[in-house]
Amino acid sequence: MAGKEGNLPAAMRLGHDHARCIEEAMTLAAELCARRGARLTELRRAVLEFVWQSHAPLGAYAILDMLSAEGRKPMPPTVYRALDFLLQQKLIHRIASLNAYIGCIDPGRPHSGQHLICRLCGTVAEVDEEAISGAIAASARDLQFSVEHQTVEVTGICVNCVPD
Amino acid sequence: MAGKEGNLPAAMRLGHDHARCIEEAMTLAAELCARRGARLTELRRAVLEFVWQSHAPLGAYAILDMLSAEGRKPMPPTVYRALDFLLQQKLIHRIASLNAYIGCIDPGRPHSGQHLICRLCGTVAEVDEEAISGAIAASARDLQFSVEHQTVEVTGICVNCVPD
DNA sequence: AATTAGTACGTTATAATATAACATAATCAC
DNA sequence: GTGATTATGTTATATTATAACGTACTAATT
Ligand SMILES: [Zn+2]
Ligand SMILES: [Zn+2]
Ligand SMILES: [Zn+2]
Ligand SMILES: [Zn+2]
Repeated sequence: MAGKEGNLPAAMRLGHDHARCIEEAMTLAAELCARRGARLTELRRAVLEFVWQSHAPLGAYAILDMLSAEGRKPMPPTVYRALDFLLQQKLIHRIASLNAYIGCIDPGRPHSGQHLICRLCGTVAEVDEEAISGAIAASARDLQFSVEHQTVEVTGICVNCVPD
Repeated sequence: MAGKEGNLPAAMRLGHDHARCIEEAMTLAAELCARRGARLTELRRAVLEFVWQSHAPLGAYAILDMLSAEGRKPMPPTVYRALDFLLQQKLIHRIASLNAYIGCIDPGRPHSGQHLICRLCGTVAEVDEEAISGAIAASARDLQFSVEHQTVEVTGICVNCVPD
């Protein structure tokens, strides 16, 4: 039978090849922006790459500090504008309960993802469960509520942070 | 057949008796706190009543202004402490995507509610759909993720704000 | 009633997150 | 190349939230 990491999202597989996560995300971002005629400038690229440095979401001011350490000395609006661009292109998601930003695992396909947030290690895994988004859509339909956006943030302890 | 307001939550029924919403919420809060040995002080009572003034969530600084207009001149920590108490007692919920606070419609019963947020009128309706919370719980179980809290915030247009 | 422990509130200062407004520079369309 | 558009730089400020410490109130104990 499969081990406990069998079907987990990459974010929750400890030994996964994260360099590949980053590379794939950056390549896909470039492709999508090119296809859409959106300009993935050097600054925006750098911000996206910082966001992808780990599977824990990054705050705007943490990004600011990382850019500063790189030699650029941007001010907050610069960072927030880059984040706004990446949000519009759906290359990142904002985690409202953390005021922080994380890379989208499937920016090429429209989806309403759900985020599982580990309170201990900070890892956030994005999943896209039709059962969840469908249940929300059905409930909204009952109430004649026209849905524009679903935010689902689940806080708890991930498999790597609980005793077996 | 029932009208469009047939089974809607109170928040979305335009003509509902909101004075009764407030009264019931305050009465229940007093009962619950008494039962729990928690002190619903005059300040906490006032904050809870302000939060219940409408079905649109209220920011901490709006509450601060309302308390100021009443003659008290509290500073931010005072308001945040009252909000923390009300959150601990589960008399209110925090709406993360709005940085604002709203009364819980069923504080006596443990639940993980979902919030429908109308982008136009600001109304927030709390529902508790087992289909949603169950789908989230099931998905988390698959990932061996131990859930502590679910945040579900659905943004869109409520029935009173869409053309028929 | 005085003592004491615990809780709630007051007060000052500051942290953390985010945006408004306007100037300059880079890029694109023609 | 010229002008329009888009992106970034820059200054200032708004908004949300908390740290730290002091005082006052409450409740139980003697
Ligand atoms: Zn990875
Ligand atoms: Zn996504
Ligand atoms: Zn009401
Ligand atoms: Zn509730």
